Amino acid sequence: MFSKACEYGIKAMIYIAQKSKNGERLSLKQIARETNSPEAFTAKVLQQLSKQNLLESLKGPTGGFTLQRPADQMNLASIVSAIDGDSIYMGCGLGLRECSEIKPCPLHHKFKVVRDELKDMLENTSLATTADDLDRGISFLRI
Amino acid sequence: MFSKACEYGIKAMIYIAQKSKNGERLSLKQIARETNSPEAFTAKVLQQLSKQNLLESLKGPTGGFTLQRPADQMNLASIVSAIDGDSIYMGCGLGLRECSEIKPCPLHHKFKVVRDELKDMLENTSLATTADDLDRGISFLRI
DNA sequence: TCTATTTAAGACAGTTTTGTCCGAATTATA
DNA sequence: TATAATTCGGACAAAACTGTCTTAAATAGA
Repeated sequence: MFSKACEYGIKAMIYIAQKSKNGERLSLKQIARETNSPEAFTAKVLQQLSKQNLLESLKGPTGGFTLQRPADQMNLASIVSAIDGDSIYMGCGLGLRECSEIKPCPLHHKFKVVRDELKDMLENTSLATTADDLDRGISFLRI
Repeated sequence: MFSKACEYGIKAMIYIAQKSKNGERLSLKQIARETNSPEAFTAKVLQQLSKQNLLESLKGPTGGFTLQRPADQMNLASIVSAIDGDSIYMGCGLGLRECSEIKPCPLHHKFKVVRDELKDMLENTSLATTADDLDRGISFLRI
């Protein structure tokens, strides 16, 4: 469904949202360790998220990453589209270039329903709620 | 969402369902051409579908492929799982190995809703209905 | 100013996916 | 039986994705 890069990115953002509620900076090392993600590869993903203005980064000692906006104003959809693009929201299920409402592929209408529900889910899930679930111990990032 | 192999496989199966209503055999060449898919790669996919008993193949002149069961008894889900496996139905959205109902990742419950809807859609869409839509000119395989 | 710590950037390597090619096996037909 | 058409199987190649390494740049603190 999502690329590995996207999985690491989502996990990192959720972790940062949980641990940096007051804007503290978290280091790559800590983020990668606590989300069970490969450090060097995660670094690339975090760079990407910084360039897309989802994260703010600072070099040097006490440097690290923090969310660029409050967690309740960031949703999962913006992370996914920053890393995987929006083909998951827009693309044809059969990979047809010109599939559309008026000239649909055989899956189009039924596929659109599922895709829209995925989109809604990602748009309506904020980092604040996922952080809250982690705090309450009803969900887990490292299993 | 689906791999390229799976996209080609679905398109091929839908095309065969439409064109081989009485068990006629269709050649790889024709299938690949009419679904806009690379011929050699599609050949691999059709081999896979034949081994999984979704297609019946015959070599030689007048040889080709035909559905192994009537189109109204074949759904999209069986094609997807034959090619991409069922990680799309079962796997964790964040790639966590041990994500489960009792120890869920932060996306688990919401993700499951979407995934189940996708599964239902694929299970309840038969090749007969897709072929019918093509016949009626309300959907298209080559765009 | 010097040092240690951290992210940034680019090159590189490994793996998987996608795609091609060719010879072998099978089969209908002349 | 010979030929042509077709799928099968394996090897191979190209591209995309995943992952690592190394050096540079920035920054806090001694």
